[in-house]
Amino acid sequence: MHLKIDTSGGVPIYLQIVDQIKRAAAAGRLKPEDPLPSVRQLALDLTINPNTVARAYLELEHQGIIYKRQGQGTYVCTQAPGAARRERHKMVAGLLEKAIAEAAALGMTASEIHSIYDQLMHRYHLEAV
Amino acid sequence: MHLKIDTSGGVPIYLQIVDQIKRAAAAGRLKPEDPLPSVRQLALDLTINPNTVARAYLELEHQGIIYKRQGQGTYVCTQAPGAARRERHKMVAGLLEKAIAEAAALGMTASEIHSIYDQLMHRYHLEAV
Amino acid sequence: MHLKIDTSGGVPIYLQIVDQIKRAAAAGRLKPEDPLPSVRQLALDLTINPNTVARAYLELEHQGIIYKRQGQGTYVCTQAPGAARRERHKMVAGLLEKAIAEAAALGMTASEIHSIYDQLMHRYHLEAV
Amino acid sequence: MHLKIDTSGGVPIYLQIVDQIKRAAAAGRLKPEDPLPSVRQLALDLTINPNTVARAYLELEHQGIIYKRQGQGTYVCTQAPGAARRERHKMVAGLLEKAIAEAAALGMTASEIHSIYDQLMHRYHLEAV
DNA sequence: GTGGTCTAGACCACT
DNA sequence: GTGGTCTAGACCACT
Repeated sequence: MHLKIDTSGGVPIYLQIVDQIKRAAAAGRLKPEDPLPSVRQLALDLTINPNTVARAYLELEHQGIIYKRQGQGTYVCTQAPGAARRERHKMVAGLLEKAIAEAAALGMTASEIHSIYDQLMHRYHLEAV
Repeated sequence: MHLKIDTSGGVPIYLQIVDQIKRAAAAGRLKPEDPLPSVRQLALDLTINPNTVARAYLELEHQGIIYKRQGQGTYVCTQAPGAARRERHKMVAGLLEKAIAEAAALGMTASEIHSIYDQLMHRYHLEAV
Repeated sequence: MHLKIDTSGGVPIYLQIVDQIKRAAAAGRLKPEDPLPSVRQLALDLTINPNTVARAYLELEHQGIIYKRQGQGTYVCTQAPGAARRERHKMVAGLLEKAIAEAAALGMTASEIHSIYDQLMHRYHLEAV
Repeated sequence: MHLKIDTSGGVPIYLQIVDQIKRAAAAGRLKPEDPLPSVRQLALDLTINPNTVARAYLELEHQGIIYKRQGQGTYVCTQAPGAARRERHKMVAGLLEKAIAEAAALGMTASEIHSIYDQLMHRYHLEAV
């Protein structure tokens, strides 16, 4: 579990934590029942206030990603098998739709979009085999 | 010029105005030297606070999209030929990159991404000819 | 809107606020689109910290009871007609079930329970007509 | 003596133990001078921390339900005849009052409450003869 | 050790 | 004016 906080971008710290932990769960780097660092420990690691970590954990609990065992610690929720995969799909589909809807609204042609898409896939080493 | 404001989604109203006017300019629906509605008029139309419209116009001015003529009104900036097109490209490329970077970070394969992409292109009637 | 906070009972202040506002909505004393007092104002009224009020409002927002309009204030959510009534039913049924399940577990007879029930209904002026 | 611990509901483990032992005494499943399992044994059975069992026993001692004999073990207190019955009555009356007070505060009518009550009595097989 | 609640007070974003 | 975020630090409950 390695989190990166960027205080310059205006994105709330607690949301950065939420996003990165959700992503780790979706990517499978965090598995069901894995323990998370304690509120205090993560606060020390990131040199932020424990309240801010607690806020992030509270949000993740509301979203059903993690749960707390009294006096013991915080753990990743057990999820139905395939949940991480579906979550991953949903995240990416949501972002892709934003991009394509925007392109459509701006009147771009399919081939213009394709060319941007191919370039980016190449840059991220995602060429088809 | 028809703007839609959604107060439910948590996106600042002034940003919704900024985005939609930028998009209109990038799409060519707003051309150089076209007049924009007055701050008061747009505030009345959208039933929002004039301060909010003023803030959006200020932001658009900072971004070089519009300019004010003393005592006359607000107009779309003259842009180098092709500027709208480049702007359009930049917007879509930015969004697409977000989606693809996320997919890469989540360890998705090229073919998984392709399948989502194709589905969405189809839904937005952007099939290749 | 008149809230009573009891700091002696060990019940978190923010939860007391949550409960009382939920109850007011279920009882119909708070109707859809009614404005709530501002975070600062309620904090002053109850002489508690604004953060504590904010915490209560956040929880109510998570539960879909209230929503915020940016820069304007906090309002009661529009609910399907009859929602308040159903909510009321659910609250009371939940509490009654706890009582009756406990009585059953303790091996009490129906007539013992009836006698307690009748006495209490009488005390709360809820006699049948 | 068979105790069930639910770590998911947020109810402190030590309170679950206290409640279940009080209930067993009120129901007559635990009689005066019956021995309780040792702290260590119960902790092993429930796979919880011995401190937690100790805390529950301490609480039960404070409430006059159990007592310790030096070096021998823990036992259920001798109670005045009828004490279990009165305790049972008090528990159920307390819970029923919560439910009925809430219903009254929410403006429910006697017949609404009756209908919920009858349904629940039926579900717990407590119909009048 | 773990997390939860609360205060005091600062600074920011939005309308 | 409105709510949102964050720090610093205290005290509490649970295991």
